[in-house]
Amino acid sequence: MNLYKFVSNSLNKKLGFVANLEIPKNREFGDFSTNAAMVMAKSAGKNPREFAGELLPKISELNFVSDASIAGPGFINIKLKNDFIWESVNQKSDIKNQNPYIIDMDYGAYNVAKSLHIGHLRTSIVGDTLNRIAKFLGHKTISYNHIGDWGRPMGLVIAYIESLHPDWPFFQDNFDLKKIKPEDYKISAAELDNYYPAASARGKEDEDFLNHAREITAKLQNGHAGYNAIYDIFLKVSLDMMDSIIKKLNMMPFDKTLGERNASQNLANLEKILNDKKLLEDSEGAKIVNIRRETDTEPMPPFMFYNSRGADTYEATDLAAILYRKTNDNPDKIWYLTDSRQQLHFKQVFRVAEMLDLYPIENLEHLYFGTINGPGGQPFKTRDGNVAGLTDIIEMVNNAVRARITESEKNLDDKTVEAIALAALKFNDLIHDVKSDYTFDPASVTSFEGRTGPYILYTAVRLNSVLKKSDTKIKNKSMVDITSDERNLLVGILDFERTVQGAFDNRATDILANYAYDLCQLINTFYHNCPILHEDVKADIRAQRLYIAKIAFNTLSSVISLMGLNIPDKM
RNA sequence: GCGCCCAUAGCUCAGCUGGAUAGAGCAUCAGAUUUCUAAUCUGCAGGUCAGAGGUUCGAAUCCUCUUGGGCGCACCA
Repeated sequence: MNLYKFVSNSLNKKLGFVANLEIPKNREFGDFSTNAAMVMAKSAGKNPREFAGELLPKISELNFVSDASIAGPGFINIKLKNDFIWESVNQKSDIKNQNPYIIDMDYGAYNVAKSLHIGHLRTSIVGDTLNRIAKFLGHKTISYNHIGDWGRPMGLVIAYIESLHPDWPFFQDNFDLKKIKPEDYKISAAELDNYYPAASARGKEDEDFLNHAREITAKLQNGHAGYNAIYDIFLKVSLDMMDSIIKKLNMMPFDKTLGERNASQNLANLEKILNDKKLLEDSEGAKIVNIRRETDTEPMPPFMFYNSRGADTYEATDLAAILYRKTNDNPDKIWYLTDSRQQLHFKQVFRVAEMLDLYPIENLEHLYFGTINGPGGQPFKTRDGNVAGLTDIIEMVNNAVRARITESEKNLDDKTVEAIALAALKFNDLIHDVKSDYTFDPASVTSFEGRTGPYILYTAVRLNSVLKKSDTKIKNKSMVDITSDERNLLVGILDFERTVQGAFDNRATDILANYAYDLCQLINTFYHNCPILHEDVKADIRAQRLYIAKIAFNTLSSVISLMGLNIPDKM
């Protein structure tokens, strides 16, 4: 059950007004506290401590309160009965939302023909965890990998392939898809990986090449058979690479992988809607929507639908995607996870979506996050100076885990190594405030001590090991005698549902990750101070502790699973 | 120029309800294993919450200004 919610509701009902309920930072003050007396003293014309004295008897009457007292300037501290805590642990969950939302979640946004780099880490990991949290609370989510698959990079890559294989049929005037076997023209993932950087570099120094790429982009978008055929070949290679990363990161598969290419099919339709509403204007050869408002104090450039060369824009395809989602999913909300540099872009798109009565702006949320920097404060780079690739980073952490295992003379299989490494990588991302930039420090990500993913997994593994060794059937018996370590752990467990709800409400995975760490600290203290299977532990105490260990493990497992991690058998 | 974000311990970060003595981890130092996994636990030390003013019974948190940093401001996605 959600202990906070229960206590808060009971307290409000008893007092007849909504009292602010807090969990004191210093736990010696009690399980909960309220500053209601201080908040209300002024309007009541009373001294806070005196007013608190009037509220105190009512609070003490609540049947789950063992002690309530006035402290400091007028806080009322509340301590719960041990029996109540013990029984609460068995109360059924009320976490499923009775009025669930349909939420379209747009994260990932991988690019065709460009390998994933560190910039894709947050959108993937945070997006996946928010998706899991939303589902856990009973909401219906539809995840979209809105892939970058239709712009100039495609033209550049095709132009580059043409320069390598000018004799391939895709580039001949008489190209006929029926006369070739696409499987004869192989492009490996490793080759494709090099094409875009090479093409991009060449485009910068070779104007003719760039113009040719632009021409190819336009022709590709207009249905040129040869370009579309070669595109389909490397699109497949790219989609396979994306799938492999999604599996490596233990993400849920995307419900839909539809990008700009798909959205662009809606553009003619969208253009008609914009024209019907008389929103589209010509400006310097481009077609735009003026979204500026009188009240704007910030720069608000127009929303560009077609650029002056007639090409589809980023804004146009994102707006078309909203139309697509409205038509196909009719979600209550659409969430976008991208980095903070795209705030203005989404503000523009959302304004036009509102002008078209697709969605009010409050139902379109841009959950932006900061950039990941290297230890120098600069964007994180590999040794060769390139933006670090995601596979390289995963490999780096894998190697560090292997080194650690060798050092401690353990023997763990590859699957376990990968699970531990993934925990290190993902937990490090989840625990940072989503909106802030953060420093990706390889030394600390691969240290595995303290507040890290491996610590979380280790706690679960060790606890589970005790549960597995126990040959008695674990049941909830009556409470015998409870130590403060056991009590603290139970109270921590009872904060789980509030935490998940809070993480959802704030769209903040760090709330969940910090809870995971706090819970593990409580578990480890309990584990250390409260022996379970030792011979000198009395049977009834053992039964009680086994039960606590079991529900602690269950709760921790839920948290670990929400973070998209797996618990190894041993480590 | 206009706008958004940020500044907390040596380092990396919490403090997302304005509350009580500002908390963790790492690093340093001192301890704990005949004991269910030491990737653990316990303890010491470490602070002008960038600076100044204001609101409040109470400010790291809200407001104003200053300083320093990051990012964005139509044809790249």
